[in-house]
Amino acid sequence: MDEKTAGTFFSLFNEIGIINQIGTTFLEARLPDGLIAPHFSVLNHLIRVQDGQTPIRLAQAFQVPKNSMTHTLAGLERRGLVQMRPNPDDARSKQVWITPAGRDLRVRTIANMIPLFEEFEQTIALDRVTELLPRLREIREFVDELRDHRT
Amino acid sequence: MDEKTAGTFFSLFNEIGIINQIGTTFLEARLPDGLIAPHFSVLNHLIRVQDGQTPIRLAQAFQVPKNSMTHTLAGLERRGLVQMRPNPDDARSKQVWITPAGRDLRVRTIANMIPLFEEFEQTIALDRVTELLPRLREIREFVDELRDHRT
DNA sequence: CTATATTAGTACAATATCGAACTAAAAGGA
DNA sequence: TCCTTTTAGTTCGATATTGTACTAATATAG
Repeated sequence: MDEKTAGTFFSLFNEIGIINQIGTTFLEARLPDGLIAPHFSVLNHLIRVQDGQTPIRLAQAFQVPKNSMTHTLAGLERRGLVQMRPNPDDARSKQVWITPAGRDLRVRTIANMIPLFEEFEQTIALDRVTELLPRLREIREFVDELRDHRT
Repeated sequence: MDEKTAGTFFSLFNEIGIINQIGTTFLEARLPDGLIAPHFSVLNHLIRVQDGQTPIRLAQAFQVPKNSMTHTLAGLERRGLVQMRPNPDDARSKQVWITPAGRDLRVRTIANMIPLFEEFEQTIALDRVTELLPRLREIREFVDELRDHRT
């Protein structure tokens, strides 16, 4: 592989890294004190996908080590945004349920993001984002799978 | 703005977040012990753009707080990968120069990434990445600018 | 010129991240 | 069944990240 091709891949990850960095900052500026992006992401995932999931499944979904997820969930539980229950099917395991306060916080945070997205939409047409998404999803699915064999 | 549109923007940042997470893991698996992605990113930036830059410029380039950059640079300097010199134009300031060891580490890390990129290229054609890049760059430039006024 | 404001960088403290080692439960093999 | 291996989750320690507050130097206003 030539240097230019390798450079293209590096650029890809570089652009993604910076967008991620800034997006995270925007989100965290709209979250209550002490809550950070991973907290919100978990709440959002519990609504979008399904709550009652095990911590290990959440860790896999976000591709973080399981002890990092333990920590994030502890923060959410301490604030009453999720409830941890024993998993009736497996005594080693737990289930994570979102609470009404958790749902409420998610809704309010999304509402807080809307003005930003509207500004966004004025410059980057929604169409372009819609087009971009399947491409990104393809890459995400690929690296996701790649990760399972090689790291 | 309707809920679906907001969901599209969330999906965008969500996909980007996961790709970033996995990409970082891949990179860090190929870095020597104790070095992490930000260390490599700085070395790479010093070559790609220009070395002799001030820490504050690097912090702006990566959109991280300046004290985070201080910490990253301290790690690089401790390992002899960069050299910090006083800035002759401004006594408050410094310049960051990459050392031969730093250059060497960067080259070796890129070489270590190549097999992964080759695997990548077999599934996601290079063309698609090349097409994707300007779109991402556009978004990056926009959020970058947005960040300067509103946060 | 002097006083004030801004800027570059660091120090400190709080929290986050994550590898490694551990416990307890479940799964699998003989 | 009994023993071994795997799995879910936590604990611990090391390092990373970042907000706040600081120092020193530079820029700016009057």
